[in-house]
Amino acid sequence: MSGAEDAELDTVLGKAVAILRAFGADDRLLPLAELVRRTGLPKGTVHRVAGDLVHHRLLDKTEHGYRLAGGLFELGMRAATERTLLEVAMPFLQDLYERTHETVHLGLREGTEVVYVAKIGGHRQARSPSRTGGRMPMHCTAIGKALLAHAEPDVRAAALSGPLPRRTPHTVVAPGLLEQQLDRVRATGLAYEREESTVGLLCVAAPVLDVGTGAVLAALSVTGPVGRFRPEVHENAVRATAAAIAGMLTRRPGAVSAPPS
Amino acid sequence: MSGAEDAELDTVLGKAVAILRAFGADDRLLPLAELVRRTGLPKGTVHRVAGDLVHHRLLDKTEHGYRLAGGLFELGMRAATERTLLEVAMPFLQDLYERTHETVHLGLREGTEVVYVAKIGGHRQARSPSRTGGRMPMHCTAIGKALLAHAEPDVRAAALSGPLPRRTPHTVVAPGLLEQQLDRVRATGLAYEREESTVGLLCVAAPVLDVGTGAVLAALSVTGPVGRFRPEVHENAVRATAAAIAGMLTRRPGAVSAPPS
DNA sequence: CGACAGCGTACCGGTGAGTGGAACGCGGGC
DNA sequence: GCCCGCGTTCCACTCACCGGTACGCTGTCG
Repeated sequence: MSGAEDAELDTVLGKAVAILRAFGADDRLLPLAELVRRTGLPKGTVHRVAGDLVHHRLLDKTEHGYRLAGGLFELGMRAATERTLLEVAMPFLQDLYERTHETVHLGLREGTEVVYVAKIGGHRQARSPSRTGGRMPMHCTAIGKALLAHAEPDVRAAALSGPLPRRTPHTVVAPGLLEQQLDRVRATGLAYEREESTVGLLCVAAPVLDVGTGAVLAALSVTGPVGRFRPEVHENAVRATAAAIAGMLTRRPGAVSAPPS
Repeated sequence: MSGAEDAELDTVLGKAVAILRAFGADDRLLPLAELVRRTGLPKGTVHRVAGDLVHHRLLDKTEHGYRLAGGLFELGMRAATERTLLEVAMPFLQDLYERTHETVHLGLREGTEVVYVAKIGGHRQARSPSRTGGRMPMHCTAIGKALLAHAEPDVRAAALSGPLPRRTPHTVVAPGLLEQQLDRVRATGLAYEREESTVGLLCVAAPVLDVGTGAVLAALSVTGPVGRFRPEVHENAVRATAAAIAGMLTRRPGAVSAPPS
């Protein structure tokens, strides 16, 4: 949106990726003209490349426009890190959900943001903006803080030095204050969010740390609405789940984090 | 694997897709040489294209080879049909799992196979070969039969006329017999699998039918091991869950099926 | 220890795949 | 009936892509 948007458009691959990435998290169907607008590519080019993408089952063409196709879903589910994490963690997240009956998240760091790998919730789940495969800033989410607190120093520095957009009146936008919170996270093994990303939502999160090296692999959280939801109640459950997943992960080969971007 | 494998390799995009698709469901890390072998592309070319893919965050490069990157996961989770289905169905699948504590699947038809969109299971889940984002033949799975029974005639004909590989001694490989089973599926609203894809596994499935048109949108199943698991016990739960999801889907715009391939 | 085989990387001149401007037909809205 | 925006098609230019060749490295044989 606001950042540097310029995936090289002078190569076929760049154009193809640009078209695929033109789909935002909430877009289902985009007409050709909209793709032209978003990518800045000439109409003829978009038409041709999109056609090729349809051919390769990465896009579907409908009467009213294009949409991301099932082939992408299949490929995406093969992504190494995410898949391993999902397969290992799911049963534990499942247990956690069953015990709490509140929305459960699993996320990892990608560049300077959180990417959610799983979201488990029931019918009455709190109105949260997160989606599986979606992104959120780190400074205003419990999972983000858990990841950030245990991230390598350069990553933490990079994230703290960037802008910390205010998403609600409660968002912590002062780097110093945030750093204090991160200290507490390291000390207690738990991170909190109190209406910092979305008004009306509370979260507790715990990091999943590599048993050997202590590096953060991921983080998970329980989320609920202000009012009935008391984060403190779930502290132990969250911590235990994270520990259990960490234990399982060490018994598997490679689940790593990403380059600093 | 065995089928026609020749995504056009005379275009950059084709090569890129070929490289991405070279990753099988069980591959984490593939060295350059292996990609060369699987794609049949010249070494220099694979090196270059893979490099570009890394640049676009569709591949990660590690010391020991390439692997599918997080960017793909993010894109995949935006795929329209799958995402809608997931978001709508998840809470219901959740309930179903909680009631049964057996492995729950949600799948849809893609071409002439089943693609699993969700798989929910606990620690003691039956050793099933299915994976989220993975494929299975339709003739030997409960979900597949549920989808096939309600598929459009041409699709059904295409699937039945193709080879019906025998996966276990119990696999139904006679088109006539299979067709009889499909009749029963339509009559009862339930499909069964009894060790037809994997020895030791039983399944009940129900189709999710569009309330208006009656078209199949997806199907879901409960799976368990021979012995303790009695599929009949879950008939009502499975049917009710499918109906509930169907009801929810009609209150949303577009969740459709795919072209016949 | 030298020879060798397999791998990843780097280079570079030729060429055809890809390019995108221009033009067309269609619908539907003022 | 006019116009605007959309999707589609066409085609001659050209530059991005190609892939053969060559290099350096790391094992592992004989």
